[in-house]
Amino acid sequence: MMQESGTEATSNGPANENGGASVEGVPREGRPKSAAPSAEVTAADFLHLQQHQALQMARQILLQQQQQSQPQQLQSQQNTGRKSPKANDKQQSLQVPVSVAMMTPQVITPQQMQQILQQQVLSPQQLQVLLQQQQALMLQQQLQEFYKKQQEQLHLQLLQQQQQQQQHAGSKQSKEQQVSAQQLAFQQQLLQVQQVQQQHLLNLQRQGLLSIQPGQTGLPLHSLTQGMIPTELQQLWKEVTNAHVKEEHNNSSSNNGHRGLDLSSPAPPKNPLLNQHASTNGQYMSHKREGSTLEEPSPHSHPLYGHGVCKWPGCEAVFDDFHSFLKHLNNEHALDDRSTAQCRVQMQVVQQLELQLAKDKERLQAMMTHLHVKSTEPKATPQPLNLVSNVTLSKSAPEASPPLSLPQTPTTPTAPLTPLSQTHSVITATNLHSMGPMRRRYSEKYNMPISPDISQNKEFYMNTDVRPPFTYASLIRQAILESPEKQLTLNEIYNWFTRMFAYFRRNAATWKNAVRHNLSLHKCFVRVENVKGAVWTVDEIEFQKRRPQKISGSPALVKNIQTSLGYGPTLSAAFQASMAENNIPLYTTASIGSPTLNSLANAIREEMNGAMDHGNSNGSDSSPGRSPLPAMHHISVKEEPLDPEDHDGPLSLVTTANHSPDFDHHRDYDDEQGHDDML
DNA sequence: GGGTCTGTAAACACGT
DNA sequence: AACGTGTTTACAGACC
Repeated sequence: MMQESGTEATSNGPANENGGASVEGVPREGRPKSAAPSAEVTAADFLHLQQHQALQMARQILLQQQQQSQPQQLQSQQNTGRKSPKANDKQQSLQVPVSVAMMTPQVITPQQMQQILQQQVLSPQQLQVLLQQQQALMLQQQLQEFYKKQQEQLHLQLLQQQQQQQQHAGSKQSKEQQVSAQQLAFQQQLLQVQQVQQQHLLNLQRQGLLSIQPGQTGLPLHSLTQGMIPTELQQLWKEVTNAHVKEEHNNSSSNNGHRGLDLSSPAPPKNPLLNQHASTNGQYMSHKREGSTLEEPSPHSHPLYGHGVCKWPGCEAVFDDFHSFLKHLNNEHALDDRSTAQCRVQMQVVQQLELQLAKDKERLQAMMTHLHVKSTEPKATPQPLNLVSNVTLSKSAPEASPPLSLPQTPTTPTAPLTPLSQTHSVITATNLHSMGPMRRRYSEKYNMPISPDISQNKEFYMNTDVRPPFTYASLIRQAILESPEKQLTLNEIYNWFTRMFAYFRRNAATWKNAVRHNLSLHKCFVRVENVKGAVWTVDEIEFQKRRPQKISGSPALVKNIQTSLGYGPTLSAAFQASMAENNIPLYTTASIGSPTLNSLANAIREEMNGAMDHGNSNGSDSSPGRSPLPAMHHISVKEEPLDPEDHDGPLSLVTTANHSPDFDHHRDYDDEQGHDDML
């Protein structure tokens, strides 16, 4: 829900962004970003506004200074740090203009500047800022003039070309071709100019110390990344990075240099939170940046030197050797106002990129969240395919029912190669905060092995009050199989539930009753009398037997299952299928680790185990007797053509119990709060 | 619409 | 008597 609403809100993307920015504090109009669509208009407007504002600001400053007949006194107050209300007021009056000036820099006439200097109204820092702004502004003006000239030249060229074309009226075809070619070239030139222009304008605007947008970058990222699993983050990063690359390509190749940056604005702030973050971060970011940027130029790495060219923004000096470059760097790009200004510009660029990244991430997050919610729907949606894998929260593909599922010993957290369709659905269930009867959904369906899912989403289930998409039977089985001895007392099962799932930390009476009910109801759970009392074990065969029933009547299926249980040729077939599946990227349980390899290894292991355990498997179900262990230990391989579509599906491989390193329950039991907590 | 599976609730029995 | 454990029944929802 949250996500959805957020998504909708997103639609306002650009608008919101602007609004947010302005709200931030200082109204920075002229934000290139917001005005993205029409670059030229924007630029002009921006300049106009900026100049106007700056002028006013400067006047304000001067006025204030004049009004304050005792500037020196004021300054002394500032220096001494007195905090009388009066002093504060004065400071404020002073600060306001300064800050405004920073944001809306305007070229101050030499006379004005002199006035300011003479009156000594401003502190050294303030003066410095003003100076920097002045420099930046002058740079901006110069650039603008430069652009103007460029454009004029282009126009002249165009005119000349047209004239030439008219004069040399050759064959119509050649003429047309020429014209079109020239026009194309011209257009390209224009575009290029516009690009550069826009880019510079943007940079300059940023130089104006517009911190709002830039600031957005930082927090969003953090917020987004928070709570994410490394794998998830990696995935996210991957995707985002790709997106960025694409965008960057588009920008560079196409026209708008701004585009890339502007795109960010349209990015719908699916999460209001993000916007908030963005808006709040401005200052923080700027500070941070300053520090980091300055550190950039490290003598050894020399990111500023590549292919014999100085990569300093705006400098393309060529050098034969590194030494000359260093010289150049020290001489031409020393720590002066110009370099500082350029540095600032670069910082802004980086910030914009980061902002873009954050927005894309946010978008991705919102998408995933949204899909999660949607997946709630009983029926698996086709799209979720990969999502599941990618989705962080439920990284796992639940034990969806793969056509061929190896009745693995659940213990192992192997990544199951689950059929896409199923996978999503599982996730779905998980997501649902479904409080109600979540009913067996996918997971239980077919009693799939949940181990992989659980292990992969362990953290999620442990910390999120979400009902796991598994049946009680599946969970109980999982709990038992995870135990070192493949047997648990009722209380231990309880503990496992509470430990592994936040959801089962509530309503203990209800779910405990369900657990007991399931233990008694299902044949697959065998009660074994023990010295200490009684323990519960799992009869894997019985457990697997239940599937056929679910498979809506297809005797053939049952046959197959039984065959596979016999560890016949089917196994190898299944194994092959699994391998084939592994090649499918989507199935790779997501970018989590290297599931493919793992599953393959597990498959092999299982195969071997299956063959070896074969002998033991049969007896388990009927007579658990004293040693229930053997029964569950064996790994059975099953072929499950549940649905027509699934036939070709992948295998879900599960390795033998004991494999899952993640779960060391045995030890934990005692530590666990126990069911008592729940009560 | 019926059968099956699952979840939930509840009653009951038994042992500690 | 209270509690834990285990069994059983009943019902409802979901799925096939």
